[in-house]
Amino acid sequence: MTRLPSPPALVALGGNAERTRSHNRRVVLETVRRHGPLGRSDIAALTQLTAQAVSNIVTELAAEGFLMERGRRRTARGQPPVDFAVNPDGGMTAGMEIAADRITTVLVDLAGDLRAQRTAALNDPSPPAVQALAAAELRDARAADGLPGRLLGCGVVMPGPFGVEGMSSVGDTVLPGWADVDAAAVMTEALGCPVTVENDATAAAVGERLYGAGRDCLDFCFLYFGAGLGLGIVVEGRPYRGAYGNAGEIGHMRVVAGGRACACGGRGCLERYASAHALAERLCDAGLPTTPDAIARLHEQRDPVLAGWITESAGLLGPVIGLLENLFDPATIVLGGALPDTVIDALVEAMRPLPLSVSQRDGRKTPRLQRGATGKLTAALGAAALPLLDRFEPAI
Amino acid sequence: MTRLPSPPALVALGGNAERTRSHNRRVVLETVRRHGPLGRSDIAALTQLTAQAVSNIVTELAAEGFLMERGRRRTARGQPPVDFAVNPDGGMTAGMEIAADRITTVLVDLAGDLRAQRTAALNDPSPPAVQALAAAELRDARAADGLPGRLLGCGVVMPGPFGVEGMSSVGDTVLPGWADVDAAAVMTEALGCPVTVENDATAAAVGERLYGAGRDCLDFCFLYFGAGLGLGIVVEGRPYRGAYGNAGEIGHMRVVAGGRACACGGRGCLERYASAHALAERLCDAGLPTTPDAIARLHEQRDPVLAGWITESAGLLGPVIGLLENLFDPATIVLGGALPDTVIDALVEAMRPLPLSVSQRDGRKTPRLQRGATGKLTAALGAAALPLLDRFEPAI
DNA sequence: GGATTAATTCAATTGAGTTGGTTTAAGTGA
DNA sequence: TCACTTAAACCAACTCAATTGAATTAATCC
Repeated sequence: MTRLPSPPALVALGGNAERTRSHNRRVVLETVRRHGPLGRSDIAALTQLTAQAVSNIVTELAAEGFLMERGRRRTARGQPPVDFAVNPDGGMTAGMEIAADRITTVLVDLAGDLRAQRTAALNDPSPPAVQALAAAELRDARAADGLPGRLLGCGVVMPGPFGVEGMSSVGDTVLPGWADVDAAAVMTEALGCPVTVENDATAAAVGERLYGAGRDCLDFCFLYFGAGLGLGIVVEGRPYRGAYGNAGEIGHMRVVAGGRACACGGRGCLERYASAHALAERLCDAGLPTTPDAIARLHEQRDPVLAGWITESAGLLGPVIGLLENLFDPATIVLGGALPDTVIDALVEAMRPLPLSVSQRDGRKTPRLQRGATGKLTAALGAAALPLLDRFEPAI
Repeated sequence: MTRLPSPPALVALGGNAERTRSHNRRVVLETVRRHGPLGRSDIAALTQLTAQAVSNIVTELAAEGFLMERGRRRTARGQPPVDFAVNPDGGMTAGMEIAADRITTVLVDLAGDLRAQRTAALNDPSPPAVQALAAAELRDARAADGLPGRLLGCGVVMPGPFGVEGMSSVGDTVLPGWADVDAAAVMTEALGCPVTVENDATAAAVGERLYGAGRDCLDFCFLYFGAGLGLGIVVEGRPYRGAYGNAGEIGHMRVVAGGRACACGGRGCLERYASAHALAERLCDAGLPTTPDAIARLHEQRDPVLAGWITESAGLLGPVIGLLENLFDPATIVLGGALPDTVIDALVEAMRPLPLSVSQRDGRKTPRLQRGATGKLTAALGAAALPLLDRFEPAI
């Protein structure tokens, strides 16, 4: 993640009036984003700010284009409130998924709606070539008509791990030429706007936190089926990256004694069985196609190879879910990634009954396991959510 | 933990001048606590507050007895700074470990030093009896001469899980009569000061965060050998409890296929092998004594039963350490609890070489695994650290 | 149409940090 | 010894942003 070049202060910094205002702006914006159209005094009640303070901040945010008036609501008595909502056209964020062979770009507005989408083949994954192609893709995506002009930031998802020098770790899948590069700096230079670099699972989790199942959860996990298997962790509403940015490395957990050999040097690693890549391998061996659309069709046709993979993966993943629940006690666990929605649903179904864990409680509102809302653009959309989180989310 | 009766606001609250001051007071206090004696302008540099703001806050904190002047430091040129340090006698916190058969009470001053310690047998673990005994123990402990008068709060460690109704979960070890009780409220009523209730592992982690190996780590784990095996998790400097307060339930991870039966209904659970209780069981079967002191002696004598347990436990725990590192990417993992220091050290040693994980990096400063600093009073001392964290730690 | 109710704004106040200048307590060096 | 330098700390005026209490506005109720 190229974060923490010097470990951050071990103690918080002091505050002042300006920081208070900045914090309160975020609080107001986030409150409106989450609760939909609200009047000024609704906001005041929710944030525990005074009506006057909210009034000032709302005026400011509306003038800057982040909030928009939505007219008066009809109420029983008294002056009806003027509702405000986030102005979708108040700005955009970009999300990019940089894979070994292609770059996927999305533009998302402040309402979280997809406004543009592109994919380009990447022939040369070296940093200069990626810089050039990414810049061109972003420029071309922004050239479409009717898009908000303001670009608030760009999130980039790419194979990690990054940053930590001398990382001789498990599952090093970094792109050629990017091993000792400050990816965020390289991409910021290329794109000309603030860039946040993240791994696919964490980005997906952030996307889910802003727009999906995680909207109402402060603590949850996202199990991401990509080339490998990744775990995105949200703690107190914010992504958890660990002391060195490598948290959530779940793919190399040993689940089969003496199982298949893995690139990490071990055997029986989880992601050698339960990952998009493992499925593709299996389909390939059986002479079947491996594109997402083809997999979706295979699932419709109840293909036995695919069904077998689902059953096997579910059998391996079930205990892992229980383990995650016991360790993190998440409000929910979201499944998603580079697999068709129907296959994710089948996996969720095949994992029942889930093992006993602290998550097994009477009267749960949220399901222990659910599919993510954002579909196959999950990673890119999650990437687009990163700058928004940076900009809107106040510290709790 | 009897927290979150209503899930807290999903968005932060607004700030104002008073909250800013409260935050800055914490920042100053915590900075001095961590860095030892500091002059006002040192504090200003570290906190990024102005010297004037620091001066005002320091004056206030000194008047309240939290900080004390330590005289002028000798410097090269210019007016030498007046150093301030945390005033040990500025207040105390109490820590209580309530077990099925006894209550251990400690009093700790603001410097983290143990000032009083008591243990009393508990014949009746029902809430009223515990209330009466705990109140008497706290009163008697405070009666000693020369103790600071001010009691800032009390942390209580007791067998969980609490709070969540209908919890039909793994390893329910709650005391008889406490199943559907708001433990924090009961103990607050009994002790007449703010009470934080926590499980042993999390309390130990907080103690380590304030005074031990976790002082310089924002993210780390504490593996606690108690009756069972607990995991305390510190994230961004604060204890992580999960969405429902049950995070860190590591003891029932299956590590031996078809292994020993466990109270949770499963087989081969980790804590049936690697826990103080499992060791006691094993020693008992061999006709050996099971008190901590006796275990320490057995270890000195290189007793083969104990040595066998250490080897076996280390074999089971090693992969678990690797798993935790891959999931949490902690700065370090601390081992501690109800075992003699020498045995913890032997366990750490027996786990080498640790498995490959993201924590295996060149140039580590902190060890991947280390013994906790607080010895066999770990749980009670950790409990005493809880109110201090509540009071001193600013949000990052 | 006046009374009631609730949202919002206006104007004055307050709390807290910042700014710029001043004082204080040392060491330096002629 | 005494003016000079340096850095810490303080003083007083200022500014920012939230709060407070009163006034205004826009609806419904009767």
